[in-house]
Amino acid sequence: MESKPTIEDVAKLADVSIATVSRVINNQGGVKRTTEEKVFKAIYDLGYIRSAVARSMKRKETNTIGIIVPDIKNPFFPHVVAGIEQKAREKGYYTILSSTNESPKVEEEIVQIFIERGVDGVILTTANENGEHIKLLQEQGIPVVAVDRAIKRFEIDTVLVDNINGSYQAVQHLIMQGHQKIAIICGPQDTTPGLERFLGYKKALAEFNFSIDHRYVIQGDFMETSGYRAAQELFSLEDRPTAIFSSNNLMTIGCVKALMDLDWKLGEEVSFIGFDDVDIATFVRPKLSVVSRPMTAIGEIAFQLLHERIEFKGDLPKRQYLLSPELKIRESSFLNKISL
Amino acid sequence: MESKPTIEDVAKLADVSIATVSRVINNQGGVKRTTEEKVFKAIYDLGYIRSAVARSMKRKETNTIGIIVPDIKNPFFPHVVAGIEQKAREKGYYTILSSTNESPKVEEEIVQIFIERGVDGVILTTANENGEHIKLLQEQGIPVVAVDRAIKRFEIDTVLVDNINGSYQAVQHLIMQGHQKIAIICGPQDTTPGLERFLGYKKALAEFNFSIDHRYVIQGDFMETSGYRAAQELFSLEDRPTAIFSSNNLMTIGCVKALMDLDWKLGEEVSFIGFDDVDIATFVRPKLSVVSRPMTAIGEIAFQLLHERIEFKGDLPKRQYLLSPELKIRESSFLNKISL
DNA sequence: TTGAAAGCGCTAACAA
DNA sequence: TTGTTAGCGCTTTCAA
Repeated sequence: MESKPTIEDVAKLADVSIATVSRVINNQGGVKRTTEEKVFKAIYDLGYIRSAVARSMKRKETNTIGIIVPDIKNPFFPHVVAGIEQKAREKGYYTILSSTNESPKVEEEIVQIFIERGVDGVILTTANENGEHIKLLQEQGIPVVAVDRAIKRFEIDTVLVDNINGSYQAVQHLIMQGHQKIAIICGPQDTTPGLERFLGYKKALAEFNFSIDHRYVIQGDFMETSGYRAAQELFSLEDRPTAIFSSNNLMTIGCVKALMDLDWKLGEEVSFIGFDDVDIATFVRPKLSVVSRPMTAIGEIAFQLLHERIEFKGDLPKRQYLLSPELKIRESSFLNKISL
Repeated sequence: MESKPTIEDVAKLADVSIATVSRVINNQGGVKRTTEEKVFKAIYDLGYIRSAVARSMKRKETNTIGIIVPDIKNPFFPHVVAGIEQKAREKGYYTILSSTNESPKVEEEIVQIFIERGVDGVILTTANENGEHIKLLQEQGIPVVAVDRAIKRFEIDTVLVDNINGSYQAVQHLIMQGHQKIAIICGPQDTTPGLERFLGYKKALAEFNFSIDHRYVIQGDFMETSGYRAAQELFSLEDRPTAIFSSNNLMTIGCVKALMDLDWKLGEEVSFIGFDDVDIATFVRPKLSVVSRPMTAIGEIAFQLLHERIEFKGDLPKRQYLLSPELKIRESSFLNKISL
């Protein structure tokens, strides 16, 4: 394997200067047609591919954006990432993706790496909303967009979903069905989605003058097992709730699994609504009602915001997108033969 | 925002040469303790972060590996990616991930971009097993590992699952249950998994001297809708099959959805086994029997192979890993009240 | 329309 | 133990 051809090899073969080759490969014009053809031929003959590394070195931009997600295995994120990637590719940007597994420490490392690599921007769903690590990015002048979870201490563009309203609608719907004992499986209260979905629950209860029964408020961690355990705990109560609201997709899966294992009959003994749609929703009988979010659109908007910041270097005010989730009423939220 | 500090700024502040700073940040030793401390202090005071771009430029390596998958939204891939990323991070490598949406053209572009960026290696599940684009990578001396789908025209390390045996076992199990009319929903026959899973089906039938009934062989494209349509088609047959084998996870979802919509009773009128486990499997009644693969392990092994090639530049023979899938017999493959 | 040349920030060979 | 210096491959002035 001879070493890779460089711009200089091309220049030599085409018998022009490297400046001319550079003009051609960057499509800058001002090159005579015949010269251009010579250069193209040389590039082709040599199989020359320009080094993005050298280019970035000189231009101080990499056309790369970094994406940080807490858990790539949670299907929500691949959908968001697909939206980001799609739009990014259209604009000539490429993505580096890393998953933190919800570890703030890993997240800090990733941020460091991204800076070393000179990413032009970062889109992240942070594992630590109160973290200081975003400061690093700001110091370097690297634009950041937060998705799904807010960044507390810094002025950062944000794409969120109206979690409060989403869970409010869900719980309200449950109340309208006549439920009075409605449980919630919460997400971590130090995350925006975890907290806000709980707030929406409280808001709905308050509106109907229901007081909060702490036996029905179970803490989870957005992972499947915590949903499973929450359902077990609820089932073990003497006075069981007649409806359950789950704060995310994975916990929904765990919860429904537990319901089945416990033979706690969905739609007969207990109603259910979950935040975020899941594959299993339409396979379980009765079908699961859910609060659903436009995942791909979230990614697209996030890239859009980031791109604007990368391009106009000027001052832009902090922008916050708040998308509306949609309550998809299927079957699990209805009364059926439930005796309340 | 003043421009970012460079190694030179650090050197000046610490009152040493840039070579010394370089030694410190690369942990090369041979620097006096006190000098080292001065350098660290300067780095800290300046908030210096070394440029990976400049470093890569000089070292001719990026510590980056590119990952290409056909569909990031198919849950199989995030699991594989998680395995790759985990091992990669341990070794100080980082990943660029791109999804081709099964488009060979997009895949070629991505390969080109990866080369421009100087990735140290590539792990891919190709959208075009007969493509010439891998040649580009080989010409550049960039190691490649193929996952899940083979690369035909080149000598490439490969991590596959024993698809033939997996579907063979599944179909054999169906036959043992007394089924004689077993349908298959095929994947694209120009992909290794699509073809091999069909071969396993044929092998099982042949072993029991069953001949292939072409009405029961439906072509799909690994996407959900094709699974749905396949089930519809089978249902419309005068002489319906009594068992269905689906060649992948997404088609399983589509197929089972159709079964429900058609009220074609799973476990009573028709048995089912799918290739790859899916979330819905244990939520549907009867629970779905599936052929399951060690997804994270596949990713880990792929990185392992790639890493070996990156490190020992020498000649290594082509290696092929063949992992064994496991038949998870749950409920949908049993007879129950099926009248054959 | 073209070319010469100055770096971009770093590593590593060599010298001291 | 430390410093000097020559590039890595490219873009981009400036001059011709």
